[in-house]
Amino acid sequence: MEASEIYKCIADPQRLRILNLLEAGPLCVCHMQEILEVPQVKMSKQLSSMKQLGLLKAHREGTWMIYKLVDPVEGLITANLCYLREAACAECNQLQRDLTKREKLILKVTKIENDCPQEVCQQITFC
Amino acid sequence: MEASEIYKCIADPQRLRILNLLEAGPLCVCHMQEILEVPQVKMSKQLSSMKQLGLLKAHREGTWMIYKLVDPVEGLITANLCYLREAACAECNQLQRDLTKREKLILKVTKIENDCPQEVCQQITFC
DNA sequence: GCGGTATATACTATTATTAGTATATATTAT
DNA sequence: ATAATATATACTAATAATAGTATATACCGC
Repeated sequence: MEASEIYKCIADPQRLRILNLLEAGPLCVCHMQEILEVPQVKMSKQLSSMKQLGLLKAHREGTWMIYKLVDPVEGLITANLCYLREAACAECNQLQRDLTKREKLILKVTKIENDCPQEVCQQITFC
Repeated sequence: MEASEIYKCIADPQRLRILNLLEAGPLCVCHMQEILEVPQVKMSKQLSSMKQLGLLKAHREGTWMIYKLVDPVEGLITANLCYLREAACAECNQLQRDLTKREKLILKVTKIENDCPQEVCQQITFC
């Protein structure tokens, strides 16, 4: 995979937020949608383009589709996310807020509603 | 400056090559042009967009315009370049070749032709 | 098989990015 | 003042990326 394709992906704030979430652990589409507050079509299209690019992989669990980062690219992605989570810009702050929102949501769907894919509810840990 | 703007800049292979060169030291437009083998218009337009974005600054020395990286962004840029120079992809290899070409060119214009901006010929060092 | 939920795709309209050609400006040397 | 070199800009054409609406598919429980 070429570097520029990875950067083109990161260069979209929405996609960066998706990578940020997935770097903390796998998630299903509807939960990412809820965290990012974005229409379903947009989410689905972005995920499928990132998958086609080779950044993500997905598998089904019931009606849920669970996405996760592909191992080989995690190095570059992780390095940048670590940098950005510490940095000071509007987008960077958003990344932190998204992680907090993620944890709350997983706790809710796991403990309270008991309605969560196995793989997701086992991974509440922060980075 | 927002992170996505920096990544949008890096996401273009040509612009990444420019950043790679400038991370090793300041250069004038015509020398970058010679190293990257790219038409003058394209080089000039890319440089001016990067300058407007706040990634580069420029000053004049005679007819030469000398570009350099702006300090505050060097952290993120440098971290990524270090990663990419070690990585294995067509673009990454190109970055290494560009640095070699840069050194040869500076040696030539400094020692042989004696036709080089002060600031450029003082900085032959590699990263 | 039917209704509901979750997700994906096709198609179209809109907007942004890039490339190319021509022309302009700035500086220096004559 | 003129020519030469280095660089920038205006304008246009071509291409790519994004967003939106509608529709399709997959799975589950009944």
